[in-house]
Amino acid sequence: MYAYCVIEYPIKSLDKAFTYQVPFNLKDKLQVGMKVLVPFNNRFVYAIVLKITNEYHENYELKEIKSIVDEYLILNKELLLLGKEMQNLTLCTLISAYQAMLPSALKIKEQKRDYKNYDYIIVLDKNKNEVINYIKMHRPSHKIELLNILLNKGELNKKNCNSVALRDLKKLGFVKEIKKVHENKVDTSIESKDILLNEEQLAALSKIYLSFLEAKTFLLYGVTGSGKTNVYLKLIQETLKKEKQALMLVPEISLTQQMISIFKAYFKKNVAILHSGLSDKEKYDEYVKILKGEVNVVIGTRSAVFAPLNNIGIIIIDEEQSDTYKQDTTPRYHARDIALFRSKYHNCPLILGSATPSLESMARATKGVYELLHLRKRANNMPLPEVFIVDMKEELEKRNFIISELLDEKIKTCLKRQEQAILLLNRRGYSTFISCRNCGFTYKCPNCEITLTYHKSSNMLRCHYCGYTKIKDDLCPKCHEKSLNYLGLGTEKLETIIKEKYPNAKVIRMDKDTTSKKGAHEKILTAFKNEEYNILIGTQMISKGLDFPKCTLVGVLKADASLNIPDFRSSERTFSLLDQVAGRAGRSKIPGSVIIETFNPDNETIKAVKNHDYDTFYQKEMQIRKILKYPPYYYIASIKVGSGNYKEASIEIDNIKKYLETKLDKEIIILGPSVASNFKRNNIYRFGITIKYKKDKKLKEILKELDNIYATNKKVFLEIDINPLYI
DNA sequence: AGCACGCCGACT
DNA sequence: GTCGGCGTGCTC
Repeated sequence: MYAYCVIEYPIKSLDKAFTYQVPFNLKDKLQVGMKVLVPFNNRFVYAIVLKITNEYHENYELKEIKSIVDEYLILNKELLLLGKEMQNLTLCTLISAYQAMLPSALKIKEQKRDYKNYDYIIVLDKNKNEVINYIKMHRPSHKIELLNILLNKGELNKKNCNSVALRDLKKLGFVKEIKKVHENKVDTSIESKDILLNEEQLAALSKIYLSFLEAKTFLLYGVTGSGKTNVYLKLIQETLKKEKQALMLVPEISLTQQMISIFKAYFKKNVAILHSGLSDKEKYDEYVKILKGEVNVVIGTRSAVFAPLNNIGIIIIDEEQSDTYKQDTTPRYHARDIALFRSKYHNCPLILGSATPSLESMARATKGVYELLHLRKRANNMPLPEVFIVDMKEELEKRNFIISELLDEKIKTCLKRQEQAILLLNRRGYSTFISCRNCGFTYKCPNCEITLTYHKSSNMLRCHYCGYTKIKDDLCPKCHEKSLNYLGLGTEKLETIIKEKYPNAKVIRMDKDTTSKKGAHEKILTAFKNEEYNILIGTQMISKGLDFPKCTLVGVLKADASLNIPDFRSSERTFSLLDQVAGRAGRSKIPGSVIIETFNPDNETIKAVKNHDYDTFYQKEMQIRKILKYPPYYYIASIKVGSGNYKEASIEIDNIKKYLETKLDKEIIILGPSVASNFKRNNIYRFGITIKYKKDKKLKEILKELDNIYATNKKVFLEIDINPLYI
């Protein structure tokens, strides 16, 4: 008996099956998809069994599999097959595809079992009188404080203890540590009421029901607030009734907390949540629950698309246009493609939900590849908020640089009426760059060559790419004059300005800097929802799926910022962002308004947002894509060459261009080479070539060959991205 | 990837 | 003499 295996190293040259002899004692146990330990070039490595067979004809001597690592972990047939699909789709190694499917505690390489799932609870280990005596006899200190808390509360989480005091008290025998399994809190505040659907929602449902046992893709296109969540709930309920399982993807768990709570309330212990915020042990536990078939509903972010469910009845991708569904490191897969594969495998419908579908999906729906389901009305029949466009060129003449007259007025009424406002500024930090008035010096990141952003709270300059940090100087480091000037507006500065301008308002800020700690997202959002604050300032992370009934005003500052990014999708992203954030206003009884401040009031994208007119935006943008030969009319692939050595990289990209020109058909368009958008990042220089094509018959093969040629090159490395989201 | 093997230079 | 630099080749 022989086993074909792929070993743990995700290296092109090792991306093939190695054959091993199955030892006698493993003959009955070994299964395809298992993780095993095998001898490989004088050492032992982990591997996944691809195939077990009795035939083998090569003439060299085989080594034996040493052991099965985890009898529990078995990649099933579907996932094994899916790995091969990913290998073809994204040109990754087979093993890295399998790696991507597993939670880190089960990763093929290096299985570190992180049992962080335990909370360490501190309790008293002496009787109360002794403790009280001790407290009386000693002066106040951390130790005494800790004992006092324990007397009152009985226990305390280790995290919240002063470590020195704790160590001393343990030595003195006053306290002891208890390991306690960390419990996942279940939000019981939400009741699972019967879901009432309106006509539109019912119509959409019945269309899906007609194809409940077919691998059909639906595009559920519903305006913000049209109640897509309720449709999902109902669909999942129906799926469960048919004794099948449901898989639902959301863009980011931390931003969809509200939605998750609802699903937890409805499906209780039948649901597993998978996302990056969990500890390794938590992920492992959720994964095992799914594997054992203990849950029938899985909700999670991108990688949850690999959940080892074996009887899927429906797959839902919420906010399908979200960029988070595409992984930007190898394997560069798109969850939508994986979902499509699984939908076909399980013969079940795939639902893509969005208020602003990606052009690719809408184009497919228009062509009839997907079935379009349109929800036109908000579920509670509230009108969409009115959108006002403010021309900032005119405002500048009135010396209003940041807050326009109209926005100011609206904020004031909003505050007066005790309602809430959201201000979106898609740039974090205090000022986006610092420049010297005297000599023109600006701070640049030594690793990435982009301007550093100033963060006032820490008086630091930071690179938003690589995280490089530097203390700001008092004098210009170049000309030594005291003339450093703060330019550009970031959320941190906006917060200060708003606080000064509206001293009575309670302002909270949410961006990458204020949400770095675990659970910080939730904290900010709940506080805002509970009306502890009047104004929420934030970057794009405040735009998604949140529901604040009291929010009646949304202000967008510097709406052009994202339009000016040199990427063919920047209009699409801007529309999606603005339309979504606009949808935060006036979701319940009070009608809302949206103010968009821009220097380009005539821009088509901005105008489309004003009218909540996705359809017109779609038509116009499609024309542009057609003329410029971009998706969805053409597919694109990007090839990047990276190296620590500028020259090597630039030479090789030219070679690649020549290679492609000789190999590829004439109809295929090769753009570049050009410096990549992340030209210098962490001291790596990158050049790129973009390929536009309609059919990919030979292309993948040629790219594979190219990849193999460079597999052994140690000076430069290649990054090939099929259907990249950014070019 | 990671290890053995191999072929040259400068050190206890 | 030998220790160690890293170029090359191979891994069932």
